[in-house]
Amino acid sequence: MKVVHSGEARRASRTGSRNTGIDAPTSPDGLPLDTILRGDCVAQLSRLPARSVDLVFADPPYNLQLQGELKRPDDSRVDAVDDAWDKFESFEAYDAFTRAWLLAVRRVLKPTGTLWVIGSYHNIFRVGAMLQDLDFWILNDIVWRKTNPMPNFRGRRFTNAHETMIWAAREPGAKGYTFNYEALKAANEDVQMRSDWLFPICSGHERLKDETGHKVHPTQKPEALLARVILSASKAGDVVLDPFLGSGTTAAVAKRLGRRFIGIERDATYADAAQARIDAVETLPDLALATAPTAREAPRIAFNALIERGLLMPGTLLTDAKARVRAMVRADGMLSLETAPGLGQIGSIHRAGAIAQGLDACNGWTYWHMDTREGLRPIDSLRARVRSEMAMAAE
Amino acid sequence: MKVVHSGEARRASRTGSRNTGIDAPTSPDGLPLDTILRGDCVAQLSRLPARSVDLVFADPPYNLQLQGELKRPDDSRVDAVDDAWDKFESFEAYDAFTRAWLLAVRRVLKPTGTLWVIGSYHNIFRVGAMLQDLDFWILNDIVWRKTNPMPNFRGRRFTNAHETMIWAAREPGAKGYTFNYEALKAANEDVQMRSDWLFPICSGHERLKDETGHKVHPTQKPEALLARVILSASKAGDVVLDPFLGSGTTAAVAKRLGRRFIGIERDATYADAAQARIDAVETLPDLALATAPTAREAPRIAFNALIERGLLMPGTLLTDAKARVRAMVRADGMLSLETAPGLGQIGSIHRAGAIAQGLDACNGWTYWHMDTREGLRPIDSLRARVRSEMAMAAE
DNA sequence: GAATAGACTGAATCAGGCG
DNA sequence: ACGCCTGATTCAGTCTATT
Repeated sequence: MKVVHSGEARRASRTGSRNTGIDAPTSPDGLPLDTILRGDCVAQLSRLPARSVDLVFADPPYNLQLQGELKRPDDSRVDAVDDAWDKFESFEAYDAFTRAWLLAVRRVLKPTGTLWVIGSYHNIFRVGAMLQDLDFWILNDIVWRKTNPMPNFRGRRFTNAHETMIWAAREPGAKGYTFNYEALKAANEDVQMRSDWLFPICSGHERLKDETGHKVHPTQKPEALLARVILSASKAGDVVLDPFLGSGTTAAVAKRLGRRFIGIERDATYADAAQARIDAVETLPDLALATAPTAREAPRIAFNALIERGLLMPGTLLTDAKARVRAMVRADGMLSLETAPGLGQIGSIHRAGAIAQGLDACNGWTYWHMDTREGLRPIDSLRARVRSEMAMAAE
Repeated sequence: MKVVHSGEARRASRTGSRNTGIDAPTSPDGLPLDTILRGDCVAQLSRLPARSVDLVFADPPYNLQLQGELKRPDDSRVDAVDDAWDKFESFEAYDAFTRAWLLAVRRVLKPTGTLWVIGSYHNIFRVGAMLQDLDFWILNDIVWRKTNPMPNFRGRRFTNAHETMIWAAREPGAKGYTFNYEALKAANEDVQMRSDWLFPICSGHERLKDETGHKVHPTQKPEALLARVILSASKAGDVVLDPFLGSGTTAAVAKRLGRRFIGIERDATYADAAQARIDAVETLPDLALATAPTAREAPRIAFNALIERGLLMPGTLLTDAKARVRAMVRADGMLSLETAPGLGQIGSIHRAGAIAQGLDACNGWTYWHMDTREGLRPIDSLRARVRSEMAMAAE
């Protein structure tokens, strides 16, 4: 297992050598793709080119404050998170840490990139407030509901059965971030994906164990959780970065889903385990990864194109679905309303539809219909024909 | 309808007169019990005796800061929360407001008292961080999952389907707070009550309307939510205070459940409506007070769950029962048709099944089959497996 | 009166390309 | 940067009007 140290990683990238056993060419802007960078995440992030990463997933230390050992009712000790990396002197220290890595992440994010952070009530409120203070723009908070959480042993609180993720854009007003709405909806019984997700915790075969059978990492996240995050907010080929890679779940899932990854981890044991894990992952075939051409991304067709291609003749009468409103197709691609309200007014299919309904806006492609042998059909069916003809021609 | 103004309330309490139609004696320490105090909550809280309240439920302004108008796909306007009381100049102003009311609440809380605050991602992170800064001690964060949230109309985010509550003790190491563990567990099919709760939003008869049929308050909370809070963290006869009473849900439920209430509200319209509502509430007989609402849900399984749980691998070929039609499972949970009609088209299991058959609709669960050692089996059998696993997890 | 269709509603930080 | 135009987008439920 070859693991690249930070300085070496940069050199290796520049020369285009293989870092992880798969082909890992350096991107034009010098990103060390498909690599684990070892060291402090702020230091490593500051060496990466600015505006180069599409998606960041961060699972920072939780700042847990257990007041001593936690015991089960049978007096056995719970193997809680008490590692040194999870200790902070104070909230101030934790905030300073959070501020530093968030700023470093903001620098490497593309303007269209987004950030996910996962946490529990111990730290997520501080992270969320800092995100807002630093002018990130929260898009959603997502609740990971655990099917099998650890019970509350003392019976003094509710079973802590969830963790919270914050999904944020780089800044207010950020446009063009990736959100695969249609795919998520199609995969969810054709209703919108909600902000509450249900997954089991990571256990069984998926949970990394060392030679002695102990878990390698105390907070290994389930791959299913990362898969939904990555499929939601990135495209195949995008660069996914995890500044607290830990056991490598983000990188392993990113690789499997055909994304490029950059992981940062300062603990050698974790980095070694993550590298071995990533090396064993195979990327799914392209066909299984292809993104559906969404309606939003489909090529734009001008109404004019229907006329130019002879699918619609000037002078044709269009109507609404109930054939109450009428409008005539003009040679210049505008419609002329022939019924009130708006009688005699001229506008695009969208404007004319809006005027006819007394609305501010209207999708003329679905509003206007034409008479065919099979009855009234929306002109959108003609647009679909043009689109498929164009696709054929492009082959 | 008699409504007591702040000064009058104090006098009335001292003389033991009735304020709300039920017997409202002044407590030995001079608390104006079962009363709505009108005015700013910080000012009103500062007049109450210290260390006198058992439970505080607070629904502060969320600081939504909406950007513009939002319309539904049918072009109707969403009646958003744009009230003046929800507007703050900046995060700093919101933090100062939060700090002031939290400190005022801390003073009136008994050492054994606890505080609940509800919010959304717009404000809850700031509230949570401030709670920690002020040395409250977070016991749980609770997620209210809405059965019927407003959808995301633009398809640019996940449906915002939950709100978050923080449950906190007065200070670290606080002992003796009320948590009715056994009652909650008994009411929850004998499993511990979890941190994710499922309730519908407040609508129908429960939603207060004015004479013109408009909602009295834009953010009225459901009584079921408050009932679980109050039953969880207070005993009969305890004093429950709400510094942002609004439409009075906290007080109405507290009265029904045999608790004493103090509400603070600065808007006269809200206070009037709350008073009338509270007056109409009858306290339940003692015997009925022991029961809590139960939570049981029939799990709805998305096709995605099969992939996420590793029961179905991306790239797998599915067929119809006669193995004539073929489709490939994609990583994002959609199917890609590999046979005509619809060759190359992509959709959910239901859409793809419909396209393949030339129908408007199709139940993909029973239409699509997978090859197993026992021959073709409908994917519905996998769904059954996920359901039973989830049922096991819930036991 | 019963059944059905259609209107209405809910704490929402809800677009993107081109000129 | 700003403005204009195209054109994509909703779930669970209650209430009202109509058949």
